[in-house]
Amino acid sequence: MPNATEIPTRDRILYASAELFRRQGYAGTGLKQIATEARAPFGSVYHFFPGGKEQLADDVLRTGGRFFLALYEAIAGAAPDLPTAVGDFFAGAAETLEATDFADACPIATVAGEIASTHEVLRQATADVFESWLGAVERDAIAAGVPREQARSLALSVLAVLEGAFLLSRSLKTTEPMDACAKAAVALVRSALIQQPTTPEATT
Amino acid sequence: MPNATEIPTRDRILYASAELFRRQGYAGTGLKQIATEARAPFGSVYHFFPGGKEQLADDVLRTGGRFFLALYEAIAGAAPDLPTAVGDFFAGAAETLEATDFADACPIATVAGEIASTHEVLRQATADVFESWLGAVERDAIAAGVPREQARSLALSVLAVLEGAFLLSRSLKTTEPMDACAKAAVALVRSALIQQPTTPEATT
DNA sequence: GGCCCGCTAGATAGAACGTTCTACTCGTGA
DNA sequence: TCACGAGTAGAACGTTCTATCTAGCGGGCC
Repeated sequence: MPNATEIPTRDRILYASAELFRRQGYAGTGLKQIATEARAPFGSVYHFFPGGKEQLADDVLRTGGRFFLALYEAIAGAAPDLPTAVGDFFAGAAETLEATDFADACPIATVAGEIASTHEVLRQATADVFESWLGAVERDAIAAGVPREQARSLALSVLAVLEGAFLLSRSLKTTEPMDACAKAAVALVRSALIQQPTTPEATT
Repeated sequence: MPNATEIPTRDRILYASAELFRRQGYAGTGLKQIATEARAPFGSVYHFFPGGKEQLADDVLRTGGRFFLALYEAIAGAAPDLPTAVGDFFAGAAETLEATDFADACPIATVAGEIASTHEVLRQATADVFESWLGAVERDAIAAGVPREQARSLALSVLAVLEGAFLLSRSLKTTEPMDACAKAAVALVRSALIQQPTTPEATT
């Protein structure tokens, strides 16, 4: 435990929770396991998150959502156009999957599927995060010349392809779905741009 | 409990498990809840599934997989071509989502995401089921005139879009993602057919 | 110095978990 | 008539769960 003193306890708990929740789900992860993984005393979990597991999960989902959004915006900002941005993002996802033995995928998907029908508070958190991502892609699509109505639809489709690719890749333990879906997502973006080319370049 | 005597206990357990697993996930569903929901004595669960929760889940996943495959094949068999079949399937999914208050989606997705990194036996079960679905779509795509290499890729993309649409629709509690993804999936199929039109009709 | 408070640390409670076990009912075949 | 096995029924076991509680550490402020 060398760096245990450098990173604040609250952040260690948050980080360990994020990793465990996204790999094992909400119900499959215990607070004791989180405390152990975070090298934090059990009592500290309730000290920093008085609302218990629910508040912790809510924070984890929203924090992970912001992080993933920032990741997308960084990649999109560095890419010359939207199709390239989407392709790069999928490629990065495939790399991460392979590097973590198909454990680290979407930061909220596993929990989202699990609690959608049973836990309204957390469902709302996942919905907010998804909407924030959709908004970013939609904005970039509009900036790239896609009409408003199509932009929303395009964002939904691209995000769905990504989420589906995460699930299939993790289940099949291959990046084959992610690779195939990368091409499909880029194709969807391209066809939306071809249909209404107004400002061919510009991203973010 | 009127029909409790008509349907065999084993089937009632299987059916109740399928419903609960897909809505609440594997870890989030208890065997006691399953027994209660199935109107079966608790001991019967272990009588019919001596392997316990794992064997029960394995059976549920594979049975649900066969059921969903049959559903696809029924829809595909009734449709005049592959794009129509895919569109009809997505439309049916949207209807089911709305009718069940966004609870009933993919029979295995929730569990698949949850156990992919933690439960090798069940991960293999979900992988087998996904492969069976991919095989069916791939076969239909080839029959419709899509080249072999593209057919596999198309099947992966279409399934990913479907799974992603399920997740987003359940989280956002709208069929908007499913509706948008239906169009995207049909577009993907169409573009694969246009690129190599050999036998424009024929499905299944 | 003495006090206070953020934080650490973990014991503890009570419920729920998966699993195992025994006892019982009832229809069938010898 | 009796034995037997399939299935019913649920108690009990040890573990783990979330959550609460008390106690103590240690640095900053009066």
